[in-house]
Amino acid sequence: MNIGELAKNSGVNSKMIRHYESIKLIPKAQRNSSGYRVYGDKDVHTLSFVRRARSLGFPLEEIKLLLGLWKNKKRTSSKVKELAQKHIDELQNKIDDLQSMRDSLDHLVKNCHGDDRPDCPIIESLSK
Amino acid sequence: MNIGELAKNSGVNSKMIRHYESIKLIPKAQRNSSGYRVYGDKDVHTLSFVRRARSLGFPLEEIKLLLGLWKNKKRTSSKVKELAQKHIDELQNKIDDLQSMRDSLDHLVKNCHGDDRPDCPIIESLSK
DNA sequence: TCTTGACCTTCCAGCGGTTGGAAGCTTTAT
DNA sequence: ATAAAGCTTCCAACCGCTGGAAGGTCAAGA
Repeated sequence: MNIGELAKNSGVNSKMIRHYESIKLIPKAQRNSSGYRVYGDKDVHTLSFVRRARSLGFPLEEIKLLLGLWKNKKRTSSKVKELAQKHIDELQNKIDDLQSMRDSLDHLVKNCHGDDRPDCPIIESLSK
Repeated sequence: MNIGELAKNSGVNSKMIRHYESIKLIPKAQRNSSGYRVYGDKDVHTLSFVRRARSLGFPLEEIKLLLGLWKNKKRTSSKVKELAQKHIDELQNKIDDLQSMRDSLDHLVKNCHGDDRPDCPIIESLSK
């Protein structure tokens, strides 16, 4: 399987597959006689794993660890859980930050007439 | 006032002030005879405005627009409100994304024993 | 056989917002 | 006089991704 087919099968585009190889998230692919990368079914699984982990917001460095745990039959679920919980905490921190921004701005917007006049609590709040 | 003092007074560090100048968020500063940037009180206000807008999560491009509206006495509050509402919507979209990640992961973590055994719904979910 | 076009290769650059460092000049304080 | 603090510019990195340029390879159709 060439990189394009792997991309189709895994849901990770070719550009990113090459990138993931270059940062050593995934191992170097075999090459055929003309230098094309050649893949197998295992690679579809690996890339799909990466895609799903990304969709949960895991950063690539943590996905590296997750891949290691995935392949390690002697892993402990506590190690996985710990990693996931740490990520949940980071997600929550971001959520909190964004919500506090949204709430502040929401309050300002609700108090803004939104008419033809220049007076505006949003601008005033930024100027204060 | 030199850049360091402006940084102290505005809460935006020198590095960022120079950067904001380079991307034309703020106008080029005057220079004294030795090439140092020279600022006045107006600049403190401008940079503080930028800092507050950043703390509400506005991207620099939108802050550029906000600065324009701020300085424009003929602005309409509806224009400001529109900009702010658009940003709220973007914040909300990010919040929704992160919350859905957090919720999925939370569910997995709750079902993970977190013990010495390798079996783990988190890893399984990423592999499926 | 020749051409077209779809695929593959590497390399380089940018996005947004910030931070860090190097190397050199100026000002201030001792 | 000297040292430290502050200023200057330039270059690079972070994260995850996207785009393009310039070229090689392969399959199908005329």
